[in-house]
Amino acid sequence: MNKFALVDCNNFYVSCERAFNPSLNDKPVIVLSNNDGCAIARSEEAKRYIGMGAPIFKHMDIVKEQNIHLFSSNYTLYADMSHRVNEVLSQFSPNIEPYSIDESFLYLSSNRNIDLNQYGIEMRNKVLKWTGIPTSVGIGPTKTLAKIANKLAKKNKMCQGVLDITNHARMNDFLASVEVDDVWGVGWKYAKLLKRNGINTALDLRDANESWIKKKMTVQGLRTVLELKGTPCIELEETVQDKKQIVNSRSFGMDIDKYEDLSEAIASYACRAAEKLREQDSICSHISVWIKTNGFKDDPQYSKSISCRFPEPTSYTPLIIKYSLHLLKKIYKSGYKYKKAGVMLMDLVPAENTQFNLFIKINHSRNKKLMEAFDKINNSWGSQTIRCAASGFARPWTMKRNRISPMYTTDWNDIIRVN
DNA sequence: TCTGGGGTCCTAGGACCC
DNA sequence: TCTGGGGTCCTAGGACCC
Repeated sequence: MNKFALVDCNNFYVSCERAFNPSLNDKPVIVLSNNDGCAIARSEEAKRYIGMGAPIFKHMDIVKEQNIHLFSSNYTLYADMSHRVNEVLSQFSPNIEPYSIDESFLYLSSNRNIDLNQYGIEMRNKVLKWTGIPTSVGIGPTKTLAKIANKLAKKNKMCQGVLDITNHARMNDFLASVEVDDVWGVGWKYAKLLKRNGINTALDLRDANESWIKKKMTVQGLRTVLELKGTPCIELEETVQDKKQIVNSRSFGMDIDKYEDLSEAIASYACRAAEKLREQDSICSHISVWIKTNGFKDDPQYSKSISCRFPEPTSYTPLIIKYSLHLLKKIYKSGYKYKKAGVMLMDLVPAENTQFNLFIKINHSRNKKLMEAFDKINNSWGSQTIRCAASGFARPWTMKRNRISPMYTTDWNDIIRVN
């Protein structure tokens, strides 16, 4: 019998802030998206006041009234804490798949004759003790069922944050208590379709007609149904796959209309995307650039994207910047207030597969050495220690992060002092 | 003043080939 | 110029995830 565990960190970003600032315990806390825009993580105390994804500026009166503590997102801290949680979890199973920054799947071998509920509680306690992060653990015969078990474990205070539903006598009751929208793989569009056809719960979906599901929801929907029945269709992915595309995009901290500002932003996004490309030892042959105005405003709207191929696959930052600015020039129109822009690198292949173009004279070994030096400096001295002049100096357009917490675990200057 | 960012997979349809 | 079957490749768009 297969057994999967899904370990999910509770209100992860808020828990990271609390781990280093215990005075936030039992208080309402919210972590905001980039640009301090939306609420993307909420403590239990804050959930009743502010919805998920709510734009915070619309709710500042409640924030003040309830004394809600707000934080800008501090991804440096959260990514580091995520690694620590996974390090502890990997002591409990060699087969682990970090699924997102706050969730991991574990494969639990079936022949071990142990009480998995108890095992889950040990897991949870150790992660809490060693990292300060509270988690919930769901266990089931497939990933989809482990997800459901996790949801139920969170909801039900009786089970101490851990629930194993494998071969459970109450399986049907459990599935009937989960809305079909809450099933992993069912988004709001499919949920609407399913409900129109009388499929309201996870139990209804499990027992739905398979060929109808396949017709309406493609093979992915069918996989979900089979997983609900206990047949694993979605494997554990233990090795990190190379990305097939790399995106870097941001909203600006302010509206910008000047081409110069826009080109600084595009150049710095292109620069960062190229760094990510080299981190996985890939090169790309296709690039796309887009810009858009603020759709929430009544101002005249403009949004455009454009792409092109490189003469030969590359990961050379100056070239990628050059092409991104060339594309920007083609789609930029003056007279608009731009709010967001992005760069995407596509058609990624491993760098060793390079097919150089016979007719282009480029000093590849020189470029490679330059990029290696560039990355090495930024890796050892901090990102952006050296950067391309095209990405600007004053950079008035960078995102707002007015409520950022210290980099407690990754910066010597921010390390906690014990008196 | 203020509304996130970064990904994946699948299918349909068009262009092109023989 | 049109007829038909069978196939591949590419792109756009829609769905999903966190």
